[in-house]
Amino acid sequence: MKKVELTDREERILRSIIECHIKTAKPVSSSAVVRNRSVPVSSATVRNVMRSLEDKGLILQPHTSAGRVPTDSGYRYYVDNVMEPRDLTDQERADLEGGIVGLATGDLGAVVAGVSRMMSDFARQLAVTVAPSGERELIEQVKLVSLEADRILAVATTRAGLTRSAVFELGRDEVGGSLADAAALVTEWLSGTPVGDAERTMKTRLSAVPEPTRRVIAALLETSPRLFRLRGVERVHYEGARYILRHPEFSHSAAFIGEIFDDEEALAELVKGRAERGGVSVTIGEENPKKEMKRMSLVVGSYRIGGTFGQMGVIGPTRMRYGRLVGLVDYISEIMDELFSEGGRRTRRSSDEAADGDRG
Amino acid sequence: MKKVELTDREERILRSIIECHIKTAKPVSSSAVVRNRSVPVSSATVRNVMRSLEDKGLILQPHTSAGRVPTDSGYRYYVDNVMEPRDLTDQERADLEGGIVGLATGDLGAVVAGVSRMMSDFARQLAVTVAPSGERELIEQVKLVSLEADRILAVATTRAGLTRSAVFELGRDEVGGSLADAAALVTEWLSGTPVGDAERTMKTRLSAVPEPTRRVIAALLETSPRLFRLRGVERVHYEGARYILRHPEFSHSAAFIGEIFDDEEALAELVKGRAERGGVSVTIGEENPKKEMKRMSLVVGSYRIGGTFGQMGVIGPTRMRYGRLVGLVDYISEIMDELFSEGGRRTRRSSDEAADGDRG
DNA sequence: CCTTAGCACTCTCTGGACGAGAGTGCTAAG
DNA sequence: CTTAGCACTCTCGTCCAGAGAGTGCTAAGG
Repeated sequence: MKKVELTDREERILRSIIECHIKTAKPVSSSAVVRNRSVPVSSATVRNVMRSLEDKGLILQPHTSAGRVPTDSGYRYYVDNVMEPRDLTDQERADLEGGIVGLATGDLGAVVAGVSRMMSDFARQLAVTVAPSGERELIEQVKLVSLEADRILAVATTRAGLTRSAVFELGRDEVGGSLADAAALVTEWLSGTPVGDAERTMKTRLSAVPEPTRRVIAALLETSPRLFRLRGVERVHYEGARYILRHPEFSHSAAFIGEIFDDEEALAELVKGRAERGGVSVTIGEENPKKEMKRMSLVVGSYRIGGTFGQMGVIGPTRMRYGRLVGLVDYISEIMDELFSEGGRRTRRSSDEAADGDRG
Repeated sequence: MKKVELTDREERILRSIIECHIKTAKPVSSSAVVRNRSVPVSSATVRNVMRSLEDKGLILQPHTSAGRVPTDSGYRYYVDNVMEPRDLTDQERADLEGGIVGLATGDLGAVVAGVSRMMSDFARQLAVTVAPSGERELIEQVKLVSLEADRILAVATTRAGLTRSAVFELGRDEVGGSLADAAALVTEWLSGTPVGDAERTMKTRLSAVPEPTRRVIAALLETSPRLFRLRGVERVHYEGARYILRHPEFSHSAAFIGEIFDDEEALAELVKGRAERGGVSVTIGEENPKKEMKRMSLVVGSYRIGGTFGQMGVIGPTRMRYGRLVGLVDYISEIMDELFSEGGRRTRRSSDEAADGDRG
């Protein structure tokens, strides 16, 4: 890819075209650029510059006598060199942080679903979230709580501060007083073990345990798929499909959008691939490997829970507000990282104090 | 509404038109009906019958020289008098039941989300679920579990067998040994109380409690919104927006579908209104009070958790497979009702045995 | 009286022609 | 290098004609 150099005036005009096109969704004429007062020249001069921008592949005309529309390369130049990631307002930041903090003690599925929802409502775009596999999260402890009748609630907490829980049934006469023993033993086995290894570890150690504790652990082991495995379906989460239907570029032929949703695994891979380097990554139109995505852009960031990374981002038409979305995704991934890092608990508690404002 | 009477032949032809139109999405010609072999007459005779059906308002021609398309009244007659709710296959029943049973111990939000997902995948339509308010569910007991560091997990179980949980923080020195006391006390207060009254009850009783138990309950009370309140956003759940985009009738102008999603409250009211009588209710096209829904049909059923009803159903174009969808919604609401009724636990446990087959 | 073959009729759909409008590219002057 | 002026090109909407689909009607047959 050849590095494109633009003069200051070219850049201003490119910017004006892109920002006007993002607002109106229509080709931008030379006179519209002049009307924007972004450059103090006539429309004829703007036309000359436009021709030069077109030669460089940054804009194009849908047809001979139309205004100009940004190309994918044009958006790329804009994202790399022109736009400034737009900061969120204090109010927006507070809303986001409050919402995410409220989710942070639940299980991974709830976190992912909640973040998707908030992100899509803020961005007014389709949001997609990929949960980290969770298999490499380290278990902190396991508790067993006797509920009413014969039901037992198993709760596992992880080093990142998340909880997973599952209910199973076991006759009261079978349990006796061995619930606490069983929980202590399992915690001893699993503390510091990755979630993904939990089942295997329990299985190998089980034989050495005397009854009646053994019976309890055996029942727990049967439930453990629900406790320790994250089903594929829970790993990818969409929210805000309605926003995509709003865009005039898709209101006519919306059928192909359905295709994007269909192959969840493929899209998850796509999102993961783009975000692995850390930071916020923007993928524009034709840069997407997936055919259905050639007319869409993707803004993704990553976050880390336990040992593994999750990704989240927004999907919309190439004509999207990159500045704002990059700012949004960046801020959300920052919150998530702080919240689920090893020292995350401190951050989490201090969020209540943050409501008082920064007087320190 | 005047009761429409049809001869046997008229009914067969109506049926043929509707079922053919559901398959092809195109107007059905007289010769297409003859080709279906549903009646042993010529196309001219079919045309005469069609005219009579058209006079009765059951079908219409989009334009003079086109075939016939069912009207909303036509679908209504078909649903009321012609179609038979199609039974699911044994495999489908087993899949559905297994899936729902797996959800039945989580919190209400997870149940609602999971059922939406399964329903939309089975129906290949947009599914919408309204959770019961949950305020009138009766609390069974409250447990407090000390997790690592200063975190405490509060778990409430309800008579219907659902669990709700929330994590809060409290300094270890502040808790002392009073966690069990606090839980026992709160359980005593709340057992048999509706979830909606829990906060108030706790608040009035708190003053009489001595330290240090009081401090624990005060902290629990602060968390109780997360434990006992279901946020509005969690009450309505959509899943499967992608299916709606597939339908040829919407692939052109998809924007208005976004409108349906926007006003969640209004749609929740609509769904609730239709399902209150119990059983499966079908609402077709113009029968819908909401403007955006005039071209859509709605198949809803209700289920009961604790004292209140929830609703769930599918939304699609009027051209939908009513027979199959009514069968599906009916079966799902049946499972839900069994699972969350007072005697539900037995059903739940017996689901493991059901895997062995019915030998009794 | 019901059914059916035959035929004229009506309406949509597609493609081409045409004028209006928008916006450009070019040229020549400042 | 910038700009005013003008010719040029392309889209979009409308209009029109021909083809095709499917009906409604009529008259003959059972």
